[in-house]
Amino acid sequence: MDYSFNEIEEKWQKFWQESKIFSARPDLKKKKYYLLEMFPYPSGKIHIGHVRNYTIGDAAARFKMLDGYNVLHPMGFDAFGQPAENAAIKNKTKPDVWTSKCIDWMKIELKKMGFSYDWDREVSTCNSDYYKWNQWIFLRMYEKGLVYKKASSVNWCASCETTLANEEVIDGACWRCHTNVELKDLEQWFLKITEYKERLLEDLTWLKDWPQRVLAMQANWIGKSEGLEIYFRLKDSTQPAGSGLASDSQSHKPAGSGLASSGQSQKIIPVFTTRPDTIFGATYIVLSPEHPLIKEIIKERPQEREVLKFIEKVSKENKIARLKEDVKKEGVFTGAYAFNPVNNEEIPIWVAPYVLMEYGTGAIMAVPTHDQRDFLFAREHGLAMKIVIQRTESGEQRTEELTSAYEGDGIQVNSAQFDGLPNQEAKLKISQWMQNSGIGKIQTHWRLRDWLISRQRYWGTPIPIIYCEKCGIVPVPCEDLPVELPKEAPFTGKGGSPLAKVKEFTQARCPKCDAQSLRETDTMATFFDSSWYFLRFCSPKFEKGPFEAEAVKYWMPVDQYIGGIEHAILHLLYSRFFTKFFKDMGMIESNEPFTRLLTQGMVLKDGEVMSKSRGNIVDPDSIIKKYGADTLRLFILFAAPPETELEWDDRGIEGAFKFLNRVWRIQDNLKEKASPALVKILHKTIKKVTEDFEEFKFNTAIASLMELTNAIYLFGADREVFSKLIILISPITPHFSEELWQILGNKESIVKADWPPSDPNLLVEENITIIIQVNGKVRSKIEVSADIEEDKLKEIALSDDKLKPWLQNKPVKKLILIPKKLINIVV
RNA sequence: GCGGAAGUGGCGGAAUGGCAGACGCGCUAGCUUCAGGAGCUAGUGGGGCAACCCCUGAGGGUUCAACUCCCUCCUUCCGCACCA
Repeated sequence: MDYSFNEIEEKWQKFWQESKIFSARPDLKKKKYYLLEMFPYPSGKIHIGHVRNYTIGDAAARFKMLDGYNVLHPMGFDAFGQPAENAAIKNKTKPDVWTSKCIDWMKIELKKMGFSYDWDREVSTCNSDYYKWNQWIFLRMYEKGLVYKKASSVNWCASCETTLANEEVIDGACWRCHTNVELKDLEQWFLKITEYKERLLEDLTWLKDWPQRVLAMQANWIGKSEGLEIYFRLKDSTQPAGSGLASDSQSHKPAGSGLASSGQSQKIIPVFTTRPDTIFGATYIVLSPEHPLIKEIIKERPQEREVLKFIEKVSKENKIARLKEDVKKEGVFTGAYAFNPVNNEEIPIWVAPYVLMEYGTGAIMAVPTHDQRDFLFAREHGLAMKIVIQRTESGEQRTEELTSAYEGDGIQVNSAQFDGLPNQEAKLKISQWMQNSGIGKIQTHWRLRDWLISRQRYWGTPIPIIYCEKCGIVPVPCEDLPVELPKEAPFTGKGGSPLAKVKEFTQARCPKCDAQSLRETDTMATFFDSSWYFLRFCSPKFEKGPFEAEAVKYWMPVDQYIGGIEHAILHLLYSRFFTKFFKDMGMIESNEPFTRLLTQGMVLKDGEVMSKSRGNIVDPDSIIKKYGADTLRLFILFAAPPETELEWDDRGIEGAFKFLNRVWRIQDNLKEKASPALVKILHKTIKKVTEDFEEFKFNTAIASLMELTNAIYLFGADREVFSKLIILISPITPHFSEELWQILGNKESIVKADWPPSDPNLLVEENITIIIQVNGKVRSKIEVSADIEEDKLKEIALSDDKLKPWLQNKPVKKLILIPKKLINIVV
């Protein structure tokens, strides 16, 4: 008979809920442990990915509880967002009704898994007692100058009819619907995340317990590159230089350059480089086709028409086409020349799409000998090359012999007074020298852009701003919060600001002058909501602010955060930004929100990601029905380590179920007293399982629990041994363990049990097996007492009969003895 | 191209310098059962009758000893990307 998981699971779920056993309270006498799993979007059904994420978290949380920690393990719902609007239209209901229904279903499913959440702390971001604080935070940021509105070219998804943050554009397409993103000029709200770029980058080194790849992805995204902006003077064109520096665009004006007053040709082309050490090898300049100076420098030149045609052609190509290999070498000569500021050589100016307007200054100095892209371009168009860095290991090279650019380190040559210096040193010296001479400026470029947060959607937090004809942009005073989202709006699933069509919403009085005014009708990106929910969990019902200082002081930072790798950039970067902002406001002490991060791997079926279109979805609910939640939990933790991908296997589930039944049946055959051999195995298992749990190695912890079970079948367990096994497995299979715990006569929940310590005396072996190798190959094993003397052991080993064929007539050259492990005889 | 992770039986995986393949799935045999897609026990990397030999993506190195450390290369997955 299989154990009756249905009955048992329901019984204990009810008990946990009614006893509020997982309610967390600050307690200064205990060590706190804040364990958090990324909260879900309430789609209505939990999928296998949720199950894996939350099972890993739950096993860890329950282990920490037993191990004596005061554990905070909350759950909530990231409830705003576009799918609710689409679903509401499809099902002819309202987003709030649909969302709360989904939350209800989802909670039922989460409870069926037996997760140890403190449900009293549940938050949903779509409730006004939550999003009120979104608005409050927005206003605080506004006061600090971290929120601004700007007309700019923004990413626009025509299908969703809304704007997107840079982080939401994946391969030039909308992250949600994969429609190609277009650029649109709009007035939008931005958060100045760039204000924090240095700290967001530097503090990554502080996050020692984050996966390397997440740190790398964040660093990559912030994209710091240090270098030099160099000013190239344009050679006088045939026409009189009518336009001076004043006509140049603001951003390209060389700040502090003494050249502006020199009276000759004033036109300056700034370029950005990370390799100032190669400046003497710059043999041409390339402008991006979008560069604003092009039209001026080609005016009335023979090349004018050709260049314009080229630009026209390039502008029609999309970004992806521009990256194609054969397009890479395309380019056209402008007819104009500039002077290399370090040696006054005349170098030609080209236009090519391999230079991007978005990065640096939109112009580069090309050094074909030391940059592979420049090399390919120069070879294609027959442009000059000049070696300025000599490889140290090989002799002198000639430019004609080059088959590729040399991008490594070496010694400066053809570089005037810098000849003979190692290039890394020259890099610094040249930068300094050029900066002092006013022909360069040491600069740092960043990839990170400010965060666009306006969305033209209904189901989100209204941005708390009022537009008054007289006073302009006026923030809503805090006492007027929340700006409630109206219950109804004519949303279509498309954008076009549904709120703009709700008169009762748009009409407002100016807080300053009381004049009839209009409300902002954009809502906030939902990533705003999830950037601080971990703080709200510390005091979810606090009414005087987004969170209570004392509660946050006790619980923060999150000791262990668990979630999917897909949030490696967006959510984690934004949360780090918010945390730093709150710290600067003096509201919290932590500088970083998440001390440890675990990114769990995906669940695959037949080697592929589960998806509706592939039709390979495993529905957690049907597994629970067939085997129970404990079996599902056990399988998911056993099948693979948490960080790696997990291959779903129906037979594996069966195996997990079989194991639980095997443990269940132990109760029928308990002995009066277990053998010392079994007790020893138990204590070894305790040690191993404890260590494994601490490192989230659940798969090997389970393996050693299976070994213990196998040993029990061999030797027969007593109540003591069986009880300990039940506690050890309880973080993984909580219902099952509660039931057996009760059957064993315990009155209190197993949640309140103590994690068993392993007795060091029982871990000591009296007899140990020593491996004997000859020339590194295992030839024999001997069993000896653990405290045997080394000489005696050597003697026994050398006289071992099994070794005779290997030792015959050969002198022993060397003998390696590793205490308690092995002997290696070298002959 | 840059950055990150990985490559071990038929499969999921274990071992972080010291017995390669723990544990499980699958498979094989036996026992048990009226019967079983249940349970129990044993076996199960490859070659060889055997003694033995071979085996952790490939090749080299360090070491008494290498899945593990170092070098070169290959492959796969993920992120970024003509980022100057």
